[in-house]
This record gives sequence, structure tokens and C-alpha cells, in this order.
Amino acid sequence: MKPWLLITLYRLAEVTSRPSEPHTTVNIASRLGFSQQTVSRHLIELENQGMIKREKATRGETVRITEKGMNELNKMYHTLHRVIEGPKTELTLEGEVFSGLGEGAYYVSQPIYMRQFQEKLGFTPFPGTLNVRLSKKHLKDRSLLESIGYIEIEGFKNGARSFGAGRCYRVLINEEVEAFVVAALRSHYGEDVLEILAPVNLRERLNLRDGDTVRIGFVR
Amino acid sequence: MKPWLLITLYRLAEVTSRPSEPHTTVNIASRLGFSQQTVSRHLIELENQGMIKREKATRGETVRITEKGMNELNKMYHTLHRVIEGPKTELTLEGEVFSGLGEGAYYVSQPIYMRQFQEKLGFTPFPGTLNVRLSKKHLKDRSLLESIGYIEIEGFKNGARSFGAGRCYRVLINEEVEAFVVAALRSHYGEDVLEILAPVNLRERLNLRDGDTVRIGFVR
DNA sequence: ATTACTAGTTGCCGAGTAA
DNA sequence: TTTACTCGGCAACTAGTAA
Repeated sequence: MKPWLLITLYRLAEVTSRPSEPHTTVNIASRLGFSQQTVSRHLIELENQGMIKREKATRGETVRITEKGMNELNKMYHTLHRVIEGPKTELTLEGEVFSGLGEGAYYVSQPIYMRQFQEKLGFTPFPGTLNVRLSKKHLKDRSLLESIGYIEIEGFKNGARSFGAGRCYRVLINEEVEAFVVAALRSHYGEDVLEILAPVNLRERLNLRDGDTVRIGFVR
Repeated sequence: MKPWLLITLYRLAEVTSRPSEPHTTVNIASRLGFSQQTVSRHLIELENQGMIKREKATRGETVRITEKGMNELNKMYHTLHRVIEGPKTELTLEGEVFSGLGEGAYYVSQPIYMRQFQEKLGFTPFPGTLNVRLSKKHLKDRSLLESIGYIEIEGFKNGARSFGAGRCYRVLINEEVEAFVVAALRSHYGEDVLEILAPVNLRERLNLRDGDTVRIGFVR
């Protein structure tokens, strides 16, 4: 989404939160400090992208922010929340560290994944994942992930092999180290295993050995 | 502040919330989807405006958002909070309605004020103010207003007369009607009086008569 | 390596105006 | 009245490159 459209959507939210008066492009323009023409163009673009819904009224039109548009604002809100209030965990799962066969490292090291981690997560990950097997008590809570925000990592094909898409959940390990849970959409592990990606070697940083328990706090 | 700079500041907040790695313009650029040159320019502009502070590191540089920059983000955050969670009152004052001599209406009706109300508050106010005298119990709380956000209305000169600047606080009257408390910087009333501006006639809308008590909830 | 200047291009903004 | 198209101008972007 183009930056200035995001700003317009954000400022539009202020304006249209009072739906008592119908809006005109002139009206909105004067509040946003734009020309009528620019507002018209922005409204058209926002509507094309499904962010707002407009309906003609006798004078002017009503502007409603759609669910898709609200999602966009929600994202902004939660990002700001995290920045301003500090990361807060919403859901904590617990499990045991175990050693894999290095597949995690193999997948993570694929340059196309690496570039995405760098761009979308903001760091170059340590080339390997920490495997955690969820305790029975916490396993049933895995479904709660459905309601938690994630960052999408795209799949790709490299010659004959295809590498799947995945989701990265922002987490805090043992209330201390920022990391991401990487959930492949088709995992080579079962539902009870989470793979954790971090900018540092988590085993060293937290002094972990196989069988140790770690707490995985999911951040909004 | 220019819209695209605000977006850059906002997105920078995401990036720099992890100050473990020093940042490079190339790095930030790839995350924001800009070129290295554009990021360089934005960082320069943001620093000139006092929004961020940069320091050279061995490779790249550290970027810290200053208090002024955080204020900007805070504003965004609270606006989104209001839009998403709905208006929440932070402080409620109580007082009695009384009749003025119509000075409120005279001031409010000045076209230059009116245009500002329209643009900054988002509605054309009913041409008159509701006067409320705070009860003794609540009078001491008036100073709490210092910490609450407001919208600035500029003063102006109209020939010989000069009309002062003022502040508009977003309020909810009797938990029901959205309105603004207009606090002139030099008021013709004492500290115990608040003047309330709304898009509707509050006396009619809330069926108020002199001597009735109203609750004024200040919104974040 | 890094940041940032210069030059040229892209594309957003707004005046005029049609619908 | 209102919204939205055309088009000229200029602001912001990126490529190249210096420091």
C-alpha cells in the first residue's frame, strides 16, 4: 500500500468516526490539507483497494472504512503499541528443547528465505532454528495462534525443489530474547513442534541444552 | 510534518526497536521498500526536524527516535486508539449549566474561528456555547487538563479587535454526546467555567436547563 | 565498506473544467 | 450542487558517483 494512501486512510478514520454529517470531497480536503481533486483521487484508489466503501447521499457521500481497511489501521495500532508500551506477551506456550537433524538450518539458509527474513523481520537470522516440543498441557493452546498476528514469508521454487510459504510469529523467549516462531505451512514436524529463529544463537545466549524447558511468549 | 516523513518515522520505529544491530541506509531501505538514496534523504530530514538522533558506528549508524519523534508517534497511537477502541474518557469533571450573555455565540460565530472549527474539529458547530460552572469538588481537578491532548485554535486580528488563541479538548457530555471544551487562553470567565462547543444544540439534545448538572468526560 | 551529492526521471498534486 | 477527468508543473524518487 502506497505510503500516502495509508496516511490518508489514517486521517480519514478520524474524520469518518463521526458519521453524523455526510462528507464531501471539499470537506474532507479542507481537513486533510489537500485539494478536492487529490481527495477524490485518493478515495477512488482506496475504494479500488477495498479499504473503504462509499455510497452516494443527497449531498456528498458516506464513507465507511471496510474490514480490510480497519485491518490496516489495526496493524499500525499494534505496531505503535509495541513500540510505545514495549512488547507485551499475549499467550505463552512452554516446551522442551530438542536437537533436530539440521533441516531447520538448511531451510533457513536458503538465500531467498534469508533475504525475506532480513527485509521483513529486520535482522539476519542465526543460521539454524531452535526446536521446541510443546508440553501436552500447552499443545491444545497451539490453535490460539490463529488469532495472533504474523508476518508472511513467501515460498519459491529453486530448480526442481519447491520451498513452501510460512508464517513468522513475533515471540519473546524466556521473557528475554526477541525471536520469531517460524511455522511452515507444510511442516516436516508435527503440530507439537515449534521452530524458533533469532538473530543470535539461542542455545548459547540462554545456555540451553536438550531437555531444558523454554517459555515462548507470543507478542502482539 | 510531511506525510511521507511521518510514515518513514513510523516504519523506522519498527526497525529501530531492535537496537542490537547497527543500521545502514541500504538495510533500512530494503525494509521500507525505498532506495538507499531516499532513506538517506529521509534520515537527514528527520534529523533536521529533531525527530531522530543518529550516531556513527563502525559499520552503519545507530538511529534513536527522540522525545519529539516519540510525541509524534504517540499522537498517532492515541488517534488510532480512539478510532479502534472507541472514545474512552480519562477524566470526568462535573458542573452546573448556567446562562451566559451570549458572548460565547459571538466569539464562536467569527468566520475565522468557524473555519478553523470546521477544519480542525470536523464539524460546523452550533453557534453558541454551553456554559458550565464546575462544582467545588471538581474545580481542583481542572489542572489535570495540563496532561490531556488538545487541538490548537489560532487567534487573529479583525480590524482593531483581536481574537485570542484557544485550545479545544475532546469531550463526551453525559457519556453520550461528542463535543469540545473550548478553553480560551485569556478567558472572559474564571477558572471555574468551561464552555462547550458541539455540532448540535446541547440544551435541546440533552434537555438541559439552568442549574442542571452535566458530566464532562475528557477523551484521550 | 559506508553516507550523501548531482542529475535526470517518475509520478503526485492541483487548476481548470466536464459531467 | 457534487465528483472526477485532463494536463502542466514541480516535488520526490532513483541511478550514478563522489567522498
